[in-house]
Amino acid sequence: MSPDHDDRRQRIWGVVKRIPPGRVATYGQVARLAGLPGYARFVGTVLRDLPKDTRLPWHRVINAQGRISFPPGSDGHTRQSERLRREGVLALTGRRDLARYGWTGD
DNA sequence: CAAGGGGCTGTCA
DNA sequence: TTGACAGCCCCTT
Repeated sequence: MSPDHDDRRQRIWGVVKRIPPGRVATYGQVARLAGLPGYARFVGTVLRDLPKDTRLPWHRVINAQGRISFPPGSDGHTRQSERLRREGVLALTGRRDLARYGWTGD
Protein backbone atom coordinates (compact mmCIF):
# COMPACT_ATOMS: atom_id res chain seq x y z
CA MET A 1 0.00 0.00 0.00
CA SER A 2 1.26 3.45 -0.87
CA PRO A 3 1.26 6.14 1.82
CA ASP A 4 -1.23 8.12 -0.20
CA HIS A 5 -3.62 5.25 -0.37
CA ASP A 6 -3.40 4.72 3.37
CA ASP A 7 -3.91 8.39 4.05
CA ARG A 8 -7.03 8.56 1.90
CA ARG A 9 -8.43 5.46 3.46
CA GLN A 10 -7.93 6.81 6.94
CA ARG A 11 -9.55 10.13 6.07
CA ILE A 12 -12.56 8.24 4.83
CA TRP A 13 -12.74 6.16 8.00
CA GLY A 14 -12.54 9.38 9.98
CA VAL A 15 -15.58 10.84 8.26
CA VAL A 16 -17.71 7.71 8.35
CA LYS A 17 -16.96 7.40 12.04
CA ARG A 18 -18.62 10.77 12.62
CA ILE A 19 -21.96 9.96 11.03
CA PRO A 20 -24.47 9.94 13.90
CA PRO A 21 -26.80 7.00 14.51
CA GLY A 22 -30.08 7.36 12.68
CA ARG A 23 -28.50 9.50 9.98
CA VAL A 24 -27.02 8.66 6.60
CA ALA A 25 -24.49 10.21 4.22
CA THR A 26 -23.76 9.58 0.55
CA TYR A 27 -20.51 8.18 -0.84
CA GLY A 28 -19.82 11.44 -2.61
CA GLN A 29 -20.54 13.42 0.52
CA VAL A 30 -18.16 11.30 2.58
CA ALA A 31 -15.50 11.76 -0.07
CA ARG A 32 -15.94 15.52 -0.06
CA LEU A 33 -15.91 15.79 3.71
CA ALA A 34 -12.74 13.72 3.68
CA GLY A 35 -11.19 16.30 1.39
CA LEU A 36 -11.26 13.89 -1.55
CA PRO A 37 -13.83 15.17 -4.04
CA GLY A 38 -14.40 12.69 -6.84
CA TYR A 39 -13.50 9.69 -4.72
CA ALA A 40 -17.04 8.40 -4.25
CA ARG A 41 -16.27 5.02 -5.78
CA PHE A 42 -13.18 4.70 -3.71
CA VAL A 43 -15.28 5.24 -0.60
CA GLY A 44 -17.29 2.20 -1.62
CA THR A 45 -14.11 0.22 -2.11
CA VAL A 46 -12.80 1.20 1.30
CA LEU A 47 -16.03 0.22 3.01
CA ARG A 48 -16.12 -3.05 1.12
CA ASP A 49 -12.68 -3.92 2.42
CA LEU A 50 -13.49 -3.31 6.07
CA PRO A 51 -12.95 -6.26 8.41
CA LYS A 52 -16.11 -8.12 9.20
CA ASP A 53 -15.98 -7.16 12.86
CA THR A 54 -15.39 -3.46 12.26
CA ARG A 55 -17.00 -0.93 14.57
CA LEU A 56 -17.27 1.63 11.78
CA PRO A 57 -20.87 2.54 10.87
CA TRP A 58 -20.48 1.59 7.20
CA HIS A 59 -24.21 1.01 6.94
CA ARG A 60 -24.87 4.75 7.24
CA VAL A 61 -23.39 5.35 3.81
CA ILE A 62 -25.75 5.18 0.84
CA ASN A 63 -25.77 6.44 -2.73
CA ALA A 64 -26.83 9.84 -4.02
CA GLN A 65 -30.16 8.42 -5.15
CA GLY A 66 -31.06 7.95 -1.50
CA ARG A 67 -30.89 4.17 -1.74
CA ILE A 68 -28.75 1.32 -0.52
CA SER A 69 -26.21 0.45 -3.20
CA PHE A 70 -26.62 -3.31 -2.88
CA PRO A 71 -29.10 -5.14 -5.07
CA PRO A 72 -32.42 -5.55 -3.24
CA GLY A 73 -32.59 -9.00 -1.75
CA SER A 74 -28.83 -9.46 -1.62
CA ASP A 75 -27.06 -10.24 1.64
CA GLY A 76 -25.44 -6.85 1.72
CA HIS A 77 -28.72 -5.07 1.25
CA THR A 78 -30.38 -7.10 3.96
CA ARG A 79 -27.62 -6.55 6.48
CA GLN A 80 -27.44 -2.83 5.78
CA SER A 81 -31.17 -2.21 5.97
CA GLU A 82 -31.29 -4.26 9.18
CA ARG A 83 -28.66 -2.15 10.88
CA LEU A 84 -30.34 1.03 9.69
CA ARG A 85 -33.78 -0.03 10.78
CA ARG A 86 -32.33 -0.74 14.21
CA GLU A 87 -31.42 2.96 14.35
CA GLY A 88 -34.79 4.19 13.22
CA VAL A 89 -34.06 4.56 9.52
CA LEU A 90 -37.08 2.70 8.28
CA ALA A 91 -36.92 3.04 4.54
CA LEU A 92 -34.54 4.39 1.94
CA THR A 93 -36.34 4.57 -1.35
CA GLY A 94 -35.43 7.94 -2.78
CA ARG A 95 -33.97 11.41 -2.46
CA ARG A 96 -36.80 12.40 -0.14
CA ASP A 97 -35.39 10.04 2.43
CA LEU A 98 -32.04 11.71 2.08
CA ALA A 99 -33.62 15.00 3.06
CA ARG A 100 -35.20 13.26 6.02
CA TYR A 101 -32.30 11.14 7.31
CA GLY A 102 -29.41 12.89 5.65
CA TRP A 103 -26.49 14.02 7.76
CA THR A 104 -25.56 17.64 7.24
CA GLY A 105 -22.01 17.03 8.32
CA ASP A 106 -22.63 19.01 11.48
C1' DC B 1 -0.33 -0.68 -22.30
C1' DA B 2 -5.63 -2.18 -23.00
C1' DA B 3 -9.93 -3.74 -20.96
C1' DG B 4 -13.23 -4.55 -17.50
C1' DG B 5 -15.49 -3.84 -13.38
C1' DG B 6 -16.71 -2.03 -8.58
C1' DG B 7 -21.31 -0.45 -2.17
C1' DC B 8 -20.57 6.23 -7.45
C1' DT B 9 -22.28 10.81 -9.75
C1' DG B 10 -24.09 14.61 -12.41
C1' DT B 11 -26.27 15.55 -16.68
C1' DC B 12 -29.58 15.02 -20.21
C1' DA B 13 -33.08 13.01 -23.15
C1' DT C 1 -39.23 9.83 -12.72
C1' DT C 2 -36.26 6.67 -15.25
C1' DG C 3 -32.53 5.08 -17.85
C1' DA C 4 -28.45 5.65 -20.60
C1' DC C 5 -23.85 7.65 -20.50
C1' DA C 6 -19.65 9.69 -19.93
C1' DG C 7 -16.49 10.76 -16.10
C1' DC C 8 -13.83 9.42 -11.94
C1' DC C 9 -10.49 6.63 -9.00
C1' DC C 10 -8.32 2.25 -8.26
C1' DC C 11 -7.39 -2.63 -8.76
C1' DT C 12 -7.05 -7.02 -11.36
C1' DT C 13 -6.49 -9.50 -15.78
